[in-house]
Amino acid sequence: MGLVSCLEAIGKSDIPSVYNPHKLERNIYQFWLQGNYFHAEVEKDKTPFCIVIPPPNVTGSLHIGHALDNSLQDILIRWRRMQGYNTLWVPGTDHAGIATQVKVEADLAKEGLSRYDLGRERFLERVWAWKRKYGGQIISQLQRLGASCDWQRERFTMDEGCSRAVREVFVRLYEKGLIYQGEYIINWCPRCKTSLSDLEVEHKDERGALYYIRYPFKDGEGAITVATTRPETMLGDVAIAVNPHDERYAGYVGRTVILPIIGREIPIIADEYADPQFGTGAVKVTPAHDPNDFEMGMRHKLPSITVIGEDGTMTAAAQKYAGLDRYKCREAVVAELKEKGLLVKVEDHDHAVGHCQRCHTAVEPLLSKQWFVRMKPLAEPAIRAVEEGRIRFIPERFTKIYLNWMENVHDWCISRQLWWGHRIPVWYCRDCGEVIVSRVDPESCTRCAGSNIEQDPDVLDTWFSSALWPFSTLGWPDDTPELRHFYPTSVLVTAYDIIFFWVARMIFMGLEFMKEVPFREVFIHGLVRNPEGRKMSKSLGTGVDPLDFIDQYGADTLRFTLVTGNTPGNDMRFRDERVEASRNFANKIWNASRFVMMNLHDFDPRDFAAVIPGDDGSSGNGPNSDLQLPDRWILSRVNGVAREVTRFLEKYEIGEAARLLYDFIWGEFCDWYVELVKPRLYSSEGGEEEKRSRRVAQYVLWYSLQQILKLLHPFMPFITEGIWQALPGTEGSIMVKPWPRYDERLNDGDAEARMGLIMEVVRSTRNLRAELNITPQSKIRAVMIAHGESREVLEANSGYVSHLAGLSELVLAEERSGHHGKAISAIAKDVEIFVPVEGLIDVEREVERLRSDLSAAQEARAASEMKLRNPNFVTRANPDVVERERVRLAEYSERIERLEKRLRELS
RNA sequence: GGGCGAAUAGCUCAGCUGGCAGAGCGCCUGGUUCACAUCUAGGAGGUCACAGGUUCAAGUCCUGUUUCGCCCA
Repeated sequence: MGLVSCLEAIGKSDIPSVYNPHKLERNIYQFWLQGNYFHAEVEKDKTPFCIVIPPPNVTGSLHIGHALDNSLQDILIRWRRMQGYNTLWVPGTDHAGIATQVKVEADLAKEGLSRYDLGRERFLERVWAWKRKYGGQIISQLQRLGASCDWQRERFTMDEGCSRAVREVFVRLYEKGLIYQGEYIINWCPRCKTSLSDLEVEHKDERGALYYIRYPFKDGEGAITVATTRPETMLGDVAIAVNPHDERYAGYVGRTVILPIIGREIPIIADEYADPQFGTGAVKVTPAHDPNDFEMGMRHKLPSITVIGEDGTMTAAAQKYAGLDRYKCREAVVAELKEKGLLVKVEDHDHAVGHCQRCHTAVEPLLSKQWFVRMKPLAEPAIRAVEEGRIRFIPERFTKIYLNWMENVHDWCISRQLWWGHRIPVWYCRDCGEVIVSRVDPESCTRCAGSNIEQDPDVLDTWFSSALWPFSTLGWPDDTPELRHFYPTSVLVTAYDIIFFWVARMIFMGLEFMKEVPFREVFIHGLVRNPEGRKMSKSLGTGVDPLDFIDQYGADTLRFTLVTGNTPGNDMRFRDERVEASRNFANKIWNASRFVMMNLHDFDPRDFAAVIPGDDGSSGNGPNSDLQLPDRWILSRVNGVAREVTRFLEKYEIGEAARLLYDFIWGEFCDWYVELVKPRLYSSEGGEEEKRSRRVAQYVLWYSLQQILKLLHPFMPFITEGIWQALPGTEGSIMVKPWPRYDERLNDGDAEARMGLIMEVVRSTRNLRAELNITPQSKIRAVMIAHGESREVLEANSGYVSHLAGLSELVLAEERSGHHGKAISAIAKDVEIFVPVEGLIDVEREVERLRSDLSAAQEARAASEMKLRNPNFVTRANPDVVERERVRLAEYSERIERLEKRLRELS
């Protein structure tokens, strides 16, 4: 009812002339929901087309980048649905472990509370409340955008099904030896108090210093000098390393030095890792606080001494500096060394410092016991799948980026010391020390049967569950009909910034657990930036809520803006002017449709079964004789555009498809066809022939608009549905109507060529009018010299030419009659156009204009001649190209001839 | 250190497998009587970053250089 009442005004003359999306969009979305158009059941006999949404984080509401991502997905989904695929778009959200926890903690901090004040249970209640709020907000944002997701299949990474999948995967990988627990150097965020994976660390170059420190030998005189960027870690040094090939230190290896401040005796070792070019060539070794040092420690069986704790302050092992903040400690250590004369020098030095992706605190490499995924065995099939083309990246260049990462991947640290997330399914027996890894929560120890067991307090990396998304959302680990039918999904649409985090991990998890790729294609888009080119981000205050734009301009406008002028994989800047351009386009369609409907009140499409070739299953051998040139032309063009738009969509050239529709609808359908058809529509008088012409015009207008609406629907779903509903003779929703297909019978090159001539003649005549400052209202007389086919075309369509060029009289002549001294002229193709002028023309100005035309034509002819004189061109170039060049040369020559003749007349 | 992307009209950007340089906005000139002033008819504006090369032909392919941005180490 709501939709009908909203639409009933359309089709009457009192439709507002400005498109107002708000009145329609909400009702139309309800109409779609009520019709259950988004829902997909498994239809085994149909080809599936499936996309799983990149689940937005429940950290907050969506920004404009999500709007782009989801617009692209919706375009593909709506297009394929119209093409008749069994189309499923699975929606959902991601719990986003650390990101959400950081958000909620910040929220708590406003009340002066920390998560520890609440305790684990109450804190989690609070996060769930947050999730409900923002999860709901996200869904409603997607709906406002027009996303045609199957909401009955909405999922959440921490819902029951996904959680079961997570446990199943963890247990299976553990049993296979691909998940292990171990003590290694990991990235530690002292603020979040959790480990991070390598990917969650952002490296930024920082201005720092290189400190040269003397370590005195134990026996005898002298010292060895090492260079370090982190002097505070020296408290945990266990050795000095030099390169075995470094002759400067040949005799030093094996000697012992005294670690300053601490007084520990440590050896000098030889290791390839020591770079003779860096600093003094000798480096301190701190296995507990540097991944490379850790490796060296393993090689040389050195102990590890942790001097920085999980909160970023010094441990007891730092002796008198225990409890001091790591940076304060650095100052103190440097001061003490200086005082003792052990600080040789300090140099400026830029170095990369890792920061927590979520809270931007400087990350601390720390020795810690964590859970890891063994990557080598998983990466190998994931590399092959892409190398063998079973997964294709669009654009192609991302293939290399993916492969490069996958080939050098390290084991994945998956345990997090957070509260929000999937609890690690591991229990420890306090009595016998057994480690129990289980799909279901155990009651007692599997070894000693004691009940004194405790679950691992940590949770899993949020991307662990995201990695399972393509199959967990379809029902895995159960063997569901959905999983069998829709997996592998068709395409994944996402931005390039999560290729490693997410795309890569889905690939190896999919291959491991489904024995099949999770998707066949990965369509990568860029990031949306603000007008200054900065990444949009809520924390920087540069984020834009898509709802602001939807409220102001409508969802169609926002969608169209986001996908036009955007090329796959490239970033785009989002500017208001572009939104206005799209808004104007929506308004243009609105008004063109309004015009069509205003002229269809006495029209019944059922009267016209066989007007259009191939339409309604009729035989349609060649163009119907009732069709006039403009009809044949627009039908041919709509047909060609349908083919091109489809081609662009198949190649994921979404922006090009949108641009083509924009140009065609505005520049051809509105600017030319609608104008051409007006005289036929307005002539209520007249005989049978006129009446018939009018009805044919109505039919072609009606048919063309329908095709246009269908082609545009994936891009601008709301306005096209709104108009579709109001258009007579349509039924059901446009979103399930068949996608326009190219039909050879509608292709009419002859009509396109003829219309091309007419359009050029009209343009040239308009130019002459502009030259003479003739107002659009005043009709003028024109004489046109034309021969052969051009003459035929003009003769048969003189009414159209007169109408479009504003002529009171169009005289067609074979030869110039000689008295054109009182006219100005122009040339369009092989037609010479004269517009007589009251009184005398400004001969000087006219001659100047013609001369500049002439020299342009001469230049073009010269270039053309040069090409054709070149034997290599004639023999080697494509024959089509050569032929085109010959035609061009002939046209230039004729043009020059006419211009010269005209100039002679004037002189 | 390695890799990737960008460089085209005043601005923001398209330009697919080489074949007459495009759009939107902005600017200039004219126009409100009936689809649309969120409009319409015209106009000006480009050494396609630079240097080589391949080719009959290069914005497009190859090599190198410069500037900016990003990713990885």
